[in-house]
Amino acid sequence: MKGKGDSGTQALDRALDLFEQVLRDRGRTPLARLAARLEIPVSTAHRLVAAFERRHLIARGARGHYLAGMGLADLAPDRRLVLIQASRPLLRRLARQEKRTAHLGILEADMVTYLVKEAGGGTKLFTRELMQLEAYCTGIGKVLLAGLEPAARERYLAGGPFVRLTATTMTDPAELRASLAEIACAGHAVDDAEMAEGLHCLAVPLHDGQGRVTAAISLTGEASPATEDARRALLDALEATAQAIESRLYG
Amino acid sequence: MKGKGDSGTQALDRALDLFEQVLRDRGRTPLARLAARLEIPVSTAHRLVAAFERRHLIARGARGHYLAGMGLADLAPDRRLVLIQASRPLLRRLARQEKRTAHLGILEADMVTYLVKEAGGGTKLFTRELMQLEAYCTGIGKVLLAGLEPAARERYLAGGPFVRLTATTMTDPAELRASLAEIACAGHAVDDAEMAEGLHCLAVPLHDGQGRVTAAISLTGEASPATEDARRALLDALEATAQAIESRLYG
DNA sequence: TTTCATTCTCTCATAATGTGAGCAAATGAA
DNA sequence: TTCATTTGCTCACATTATGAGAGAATGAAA
Repeated sequence: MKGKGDSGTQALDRALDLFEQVLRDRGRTPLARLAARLEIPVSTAHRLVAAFERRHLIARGARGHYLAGMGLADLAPDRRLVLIQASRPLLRRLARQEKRTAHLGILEADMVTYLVKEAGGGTKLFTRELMQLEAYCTGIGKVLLAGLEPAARERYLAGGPFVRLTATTMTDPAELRASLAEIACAGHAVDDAEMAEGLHCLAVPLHDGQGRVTAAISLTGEASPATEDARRALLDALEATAQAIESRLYG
Repeated sequence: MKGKGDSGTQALDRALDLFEQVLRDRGRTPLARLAARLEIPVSTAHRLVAAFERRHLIARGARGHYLAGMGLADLAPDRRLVLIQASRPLLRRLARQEKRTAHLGILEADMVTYLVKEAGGGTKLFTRELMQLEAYCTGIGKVLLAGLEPAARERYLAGGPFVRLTATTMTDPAELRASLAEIACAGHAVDDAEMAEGLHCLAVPLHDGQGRVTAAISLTGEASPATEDARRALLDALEATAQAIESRLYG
């Protein structure tokens, strides 16, 4: 009848519809009105709310008003953990396929934290999971910086100094600012031995439901791709994986 | 058959059982095992998980592993708001019944924040909702301090100075420490014009599911109860209300 | 106090719904 | 490759949710 993706869970779907309504409303609208909005009879709405209330997923406010229950706090997701577990299988596949090392990193206190490392080829890389590196000289770091709010980005740029690590490391804030703008526009970053000699890296951002950059993934190898076509193929695979992870996490 | 408190929501209950299992497990156990633990056939478990996954309440990790979805973050409860809305109707009733002013407060940065004020009698009190007061000289404040971990309590006591506001204000840390110990033991605090002349106040704590003190409620009037029996009745009513609020929020 | 409008709980006959075995395809590790 | 698991799907069946209705409870306003 509905032709939607649901099948055999109409009751659960209706219950969760109401659940989400109640939580989002934050106790402003009486249950009867919320139920009407979803075309759920009051009688049924009460039965459903009671079921959630038993588990402390919903709490009672003033007469007719309900809100999020404290039980939800216990179930709240650890964003880092979810990010790690949801992305790892996809990064592993990508790394093996491209015979390079895949990373996922997030920005924490102006540093990049590597949450996932999946080695695909023989490359021996010094990175470890949970290791922190400077942001300005890594592909993932630059993508994350490029995704910051302008104010936060400027604060970072003012926070220097940016120590030279290789011949290609960017140490001038102005140069870095221009580079970040370009990265934000292009949607990906290149790290050509800026962090360590002989390391080439390609990185793209991960967005949350509202389009904010929350993490980034990268592919690292000992040499740049031989041809422009090879580079393009690498980027495509990386972006496809980014898409896949985003879709696992959000819509 | 089961004789439990559920009625007409067996499908929903089973689905939420699985939901909670998945979330608590944090991706350690494959779905098949979790399902087995709840005596849910794999076939059914997949159908249910898919329903939650559609709403991003559950996300996919490695093959067979599922975890909390990012959608939960949006629905996370604002603890202050829940506390306010769940307690207000009960405090209002209490205030009217006892013809005194009822407050609910929490400890924030060593100060008491009054989240709820319900005036029952004619008493004109200077307090406002969201107003912050010193903790050492109010009933609610003393109950909250008494409920702190010993280390945190000592830190507070070392943080003085404790300014004298009335003739009965406690200004000596040692005296205050002894008083708090007594309060923790008795389960309630008395404020006899320690904050302002002519204000008598009785306060009791609110506990979360693990028994930690998270908030406190009080009844304030312009005079002490005339008799010991009256004082006892007041305390009983206050404790009954505390119980009722706790049961709304937790188990 | 006495309205009065809602909310809330319960029951019950009905049919709409979830159920779960079983099969086949997909997946990932060895 | 092989093998064990996971995953998605279908379908016949009866367990299950459903929602109207009535009465009790509640809280605000007069």
